[in-house]
Order: sequence, then C-alpha cells, then structure tokens
Amino acid sequence: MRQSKLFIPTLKEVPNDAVVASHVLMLRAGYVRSLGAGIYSFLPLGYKVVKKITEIIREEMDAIGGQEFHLPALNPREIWEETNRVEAFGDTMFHLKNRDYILAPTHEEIITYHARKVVNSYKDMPQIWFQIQTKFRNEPRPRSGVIRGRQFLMKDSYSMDVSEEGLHLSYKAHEEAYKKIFNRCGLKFFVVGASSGAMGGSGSEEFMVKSEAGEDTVAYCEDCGYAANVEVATSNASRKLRDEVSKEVYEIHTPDVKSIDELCEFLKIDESECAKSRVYIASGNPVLILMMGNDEVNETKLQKVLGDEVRPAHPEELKEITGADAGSIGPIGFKGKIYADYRIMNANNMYSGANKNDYHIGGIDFMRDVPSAEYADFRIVRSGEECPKCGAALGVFPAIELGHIFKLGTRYSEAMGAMFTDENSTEKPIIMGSYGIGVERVMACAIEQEHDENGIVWSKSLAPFDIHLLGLNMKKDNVAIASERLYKMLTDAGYSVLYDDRIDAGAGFKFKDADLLGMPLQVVVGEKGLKEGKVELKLRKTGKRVDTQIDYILESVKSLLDELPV
RNA sequence: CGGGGCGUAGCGUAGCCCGGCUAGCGCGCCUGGUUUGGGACCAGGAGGUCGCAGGUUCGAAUCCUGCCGCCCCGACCA
Repeated sequence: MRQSKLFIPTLKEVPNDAVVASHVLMLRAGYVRSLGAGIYSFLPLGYKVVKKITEIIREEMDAIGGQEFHLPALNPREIWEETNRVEAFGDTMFHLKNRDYILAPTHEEIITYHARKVVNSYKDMPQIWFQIQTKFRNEPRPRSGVIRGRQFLMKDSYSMDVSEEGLHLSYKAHEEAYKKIFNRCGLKFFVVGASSGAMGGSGSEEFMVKSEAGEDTVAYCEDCGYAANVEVATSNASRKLRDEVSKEVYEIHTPDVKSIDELCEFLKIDESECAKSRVYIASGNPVLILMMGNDEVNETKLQKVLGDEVRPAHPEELKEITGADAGSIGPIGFKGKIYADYRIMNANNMYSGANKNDYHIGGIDFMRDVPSAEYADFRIVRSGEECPKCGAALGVFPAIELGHIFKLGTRYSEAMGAMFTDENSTEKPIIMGSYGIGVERVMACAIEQEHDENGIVWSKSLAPFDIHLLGLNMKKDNVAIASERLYKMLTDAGYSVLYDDRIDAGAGFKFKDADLLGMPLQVVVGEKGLKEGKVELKLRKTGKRVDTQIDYILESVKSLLDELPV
C-alpha cells in the first residue's frame, strides 16, 4: 500500500493522556484513537493488527475443533436473571435505558441458552463453540489504554462435555491451543494457576505476560516455570532459628522508634530478630499478626486462615485494643487471638512492641511467652527469594492477564436447565468450560514486550505489513523509479509492503515514522546507494543493516526475515 | 466510590498564585521558494466558545460556586 494514500496519523509528541508504553505508541503510531474513557477506535493500521491476531486465534481454535459463532451483544436481561448474574455483575453490567436489554459482558448465558435447545444427547458432545466479539463492561476505572476498556474484543470459547474426563480433554486442548496462539504472536508468557473463585468450577489457569502496565502481581521462576499470583505464592524464605538460651523478657525505652528499621538501628539488631505486629479485625474481633522483620502481611492468605471477613484495624482502634499506637504493639499482654508467620515459629530472644508507646520488649520466647500463638504462612513473597519448587531466585513483578481458562462444571447448565440424556437414559447437566483471550491485550502486550525509544517493534506475525519500503527522495527520478520497481518486485513476491512514496516528507521524517510504526524489515532506497545499484535493508528489531543489489533483493529480504523467530 | 492532577488552536504547552489579554510559543496545517540518509530552511498566512454554566468585578483564561470530561493512585476486576 502507498503511504501517501493511507490514513496513518502519526504523532511526534506524547499525547497528554497516555502513560504506559503500549498506549503511547499505539496513539503516536496512528493505530488507535480514543473516543472516551476505555473506548477506542481502531484506525486502519491498528485494525490490521487486530485482524492478524484474530486470524491466528481462529486458526488455532479451528485446529481443536472449535466452531465459530456470531452472538448478539444485545441481550434480554431475563436470560441473565436465570443465573443470577445481573445481580452478580451489578454496576459492571451495562443496562439499556429504553428497553429491558443489557450489553453482554461475556456469553456463558447465551451459549447455554442455545445449548439447552439443541444439545440433548451424549451423542451431541463434545462441542467447542467460540466467538471473537466485542464485550461491554462498565469498568469503574478504565486504564492503561486498551488494556482495560469498557468495550473490548474478546475471544471466548465454551466447551460442552458429558463427563469430567471429557471436560479435562477440552480444557487441555484449549491450554495447548493458547500456548500455540501466544507463541505465534511472539509473546513471552507464562501460565499461572488461579483459584476459580466466584466463576465456580474446579480449575482455572491464567496466561500472563510480564509488564509494568500489569494489574496483577505474580511470582515467577525462570528456571522451573513455577508461577503464582502473589496472593497465593510461596517461597523458601529462611526461618528464624531458636537460640540455645532464652533470655528473660525485659522492657526497653525506645523513644520515637516506630518502624522495624528504626528499632534495628536503635538496638543494633537484625530485622530477623524483630516481630512486627499488625492488628486486624476479623468478624469484629481483634487479632494480632506477627511477622518477621519487614515482611508484609498477605491479606488473601490471612483471610484463608481466619476464614472471616478481615480488615486492618483503624488507628483509633489500635489504641483502644492495645493501649499503644502502631509501632509499639506486641504480643506480650495482647488480649485476643495471636497468629504468627511460620518464619518466626517458636523463635526466642525476639523483640517486639510493649503495647505502651515508646517502649519495646526484648527476650520474647514465643514458646514460653506466647504459647497460644497459631502459626501459618502469612507473608507476601518477595523478589529474589527461593522458588518453592526448585530453589532458584523468584521474580516478583506485575503482569497482564491475556487469557484465562476455566473448568466451569455444571454451574450454568444446572441454573439454566441445559441437560442431556446419557447412555443410560439418565438426564444430566452439560459439563462446561469457558476460555477467554483479550484480543487488544495481545496487541498491547506485544508492544509492551517489544519496543524501544523510537517506537514499536512488531513480530512478523502481528505486523500490519511485512516490509516498510522507504523511497527517500521521491523527487529524484532514479529514486522514484527504483522504489516503484522494488515495490512491484516485493509485492509480486507475496510480501505485504507499506511503501513510503510521500513526495514532501524528508528522509529523517520517513526514518522516524518507519521506526515508530514498527514493521519488521525496512527497505531504504536513497540516492547514495543507488549510485552503486544498492538499497539498504534494516531489521527493526536488531538494527542490523545490509546493503543489497536491487537484483538480489528477494534473497536478501528472505534471509533477513528468516533471522526473526516469529 | 475515596485521594491526587489536569482541561488554553489538530498535538505539546506558557500565562492562572498576584484580574488589565488585542491570549504567547514550538510542532503540525495553507501559499511560494530552497531542500532531501535520522522528525529541514526562508518568506508570507490561516486557525482559539481559554471544558460548560452561573457568580464577583469597570474589566475574568486568571477569583468564587456548581457541573462535565480526561489521566494517575487506591477500592473493584465475574
């Protein structure tokens, strides 16, 4: 395509509203424009990328026997009442004002609705139905450009099976398909086991990509592939060993000492000798949580152990409950249930607050002085700690959730009466799975993962064009003629070529645009090279440049593109 | 929904505290010319409800009130 005729509104400066790299670059390179918070228009170049992604998804879904549907975004509300999800979604669901319709945030109900009419026998299964369509969610806070929007493209598929074993096969098929999809998109991803939560069902995994723009925090081991949401992640953090001799408990005047670091500094001790106190309210009752040193309490783990609604105590409550303010609280004299992290289990000669402002207590022996304490893993894993599986160093970082696969079970089929008859003439609910991929997120992640200060670096598989052909000075006949010839040669050879044939743009301008737009290979036609009958090829990703005789262009292009993995 | 920031030409911004504006600058745009290997140069030109509404004032981009929108942090995220 000739760039002079394309709508690619590039921006030299960073738009005021964009912060994360993918958002900035999509706007600057003219791939998308925003229409409102969390609502984006895809411009021609951006839509080309979307189509590349959806085509990869489609191929891999077809390969596992998926059948594509086109489902309504406009849904009668009553269908969603059948599973009680109108209430479950609450304000996140868009409701129409002038008719009792909702805008579909996902499609379990619609799929189940159709399934109950037509899937009646065990002979009808397994089925995999999928769609690649716009979904609507009234997100309270859209953010990070296309990564969290109110309207977004999603590939959703739904499996229907007669047994748990069948569901497992469908689930595994999707897991493998997803790996292929993300690999083909050139993404470096990892799979995190997730608790299935409110979706119901027996298993689920998330496909994640590391990114500063991520909304989840995960712990990941490069060596063995261990990956877990930080809410549930564990590590082999060292435990505090017991000293041979336990000192007596003694009070220490510690004026203005609030934090663990200040306490260590004041007493010249290590933070592993300190028990940090955190007071939580669980179902109205105060509980004390003791952590080693600066370890942070993981509220998800805490909630799991306590089993109740848990919240941190307010500052006023602290004083009332313990007689001291935060920074001077400890287990000795605490009236209420006491929990402690495994790391300081049965430790002795520990320091903690005295429940009296400006005082701490030393020589605490948990076995002797806090015998009622219960121990569990309450800590938030930190980067660099040992992987619980292989002992290598864990990385803890933010990540974007690209895809999620669920074993739904019978939650929707039971609620909506989607039943089938098995070999024994017994009526049973269909066993379902649901599997989603955020299409725009794939695009954003690809950019997050592969870009530099000059712009986007597309993989071959997602790039809107294979080659960016730059005719530097199109007013010179020799440049124009050679460029036109190359354009034809490359196009005829089957490459998709973005041809910068603009007459008025300067050379620097074209280079900057090309780097910003991010096609994998640039072919530069300039007067200098033409004197020797040569043009320059440049790989966007590595910056590698090669001069080639025009007659050998196809060989050179092929060998350079072959250097790229995807 | 809580906290913070912002809203001035297509984009990026100055001016706002301390009212005097006929609103300045860079990029982009238009015309003519010179340029063409990393966002060129010269000359001329067009383009603004200063987010909206109300108020204070002789006078409001500037002060006050309300609203709207956008971004960030948090809460939320089936």
